[in-house]
Amino acid sequence: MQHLAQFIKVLGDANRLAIIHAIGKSSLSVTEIIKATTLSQTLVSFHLRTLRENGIMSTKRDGPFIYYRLTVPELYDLIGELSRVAGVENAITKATRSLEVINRNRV
Amino acid sequence: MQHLAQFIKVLGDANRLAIIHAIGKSSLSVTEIIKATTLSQTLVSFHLRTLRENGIMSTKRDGPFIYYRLTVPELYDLIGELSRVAGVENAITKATRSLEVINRNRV
DNA sequence: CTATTATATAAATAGACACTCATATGAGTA
DNA sequence: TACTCATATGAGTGTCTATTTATATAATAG
Repeated sequence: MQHLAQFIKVLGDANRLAIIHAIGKSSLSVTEIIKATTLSQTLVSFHLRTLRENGIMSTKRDGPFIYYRLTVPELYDLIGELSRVAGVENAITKATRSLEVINRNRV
Repeated sequence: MQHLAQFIKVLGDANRLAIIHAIGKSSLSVTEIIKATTLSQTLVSFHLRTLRENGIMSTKRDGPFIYYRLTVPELYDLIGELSRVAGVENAITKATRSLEVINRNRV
């Protein structure tokens, strides 16, 4: 459980998700990632390390460039599905909150 | 992206995963969750609030008991798939580390 | 060998988060 | 109403994590 939690925790960061989204199922060099995300070089490098050390991303050097890609590309689809679920749950949450307000006012 | 990150972040905690795992696709009262996870009442309640407020869990009161369930039960399967991917990536990570050690020793 | 481009790392800091302890609320029952 | 069981909340604390600034390493071109 601990390992899965750690794995998911790494995915649960907006900037790391942005990086993953930029790369998709293909691969990008660090410079390309920086451009695509408009994050600072240091910050991108920092997050890439986290992704790498947790096995989420793999690297391949080509001359001066280092290309990053998802170790398991299907993870990209999984995140898409999570996004769907998150959207649904969000909608439900909001609707529920509205209902609670209504019920509260009902007294 | 921010919302998705928040949603995933909530999932990325060992105790919350334990709670989700205990409940599965059905539903449990808080007391049952406490027994199943062996976590303290306060801690379970604390995490349930987080899960609830992020729309991951929904509740239904039945007399003195409050039953918790996944708002979108398929999320349980998604976590299972994440677990699979995490396992694969972990295996690859370990293998890669071994290779790095070998290469380092090669000098 | 030097300069330049590409990428990584270290240290410092601020904010977030998990956890515990104490207490409160809510439902049912005698 | 008083009591008990079920669940939630608030405050305090220590730990983790994201971010920035400064600097280092690696590869290539000239």
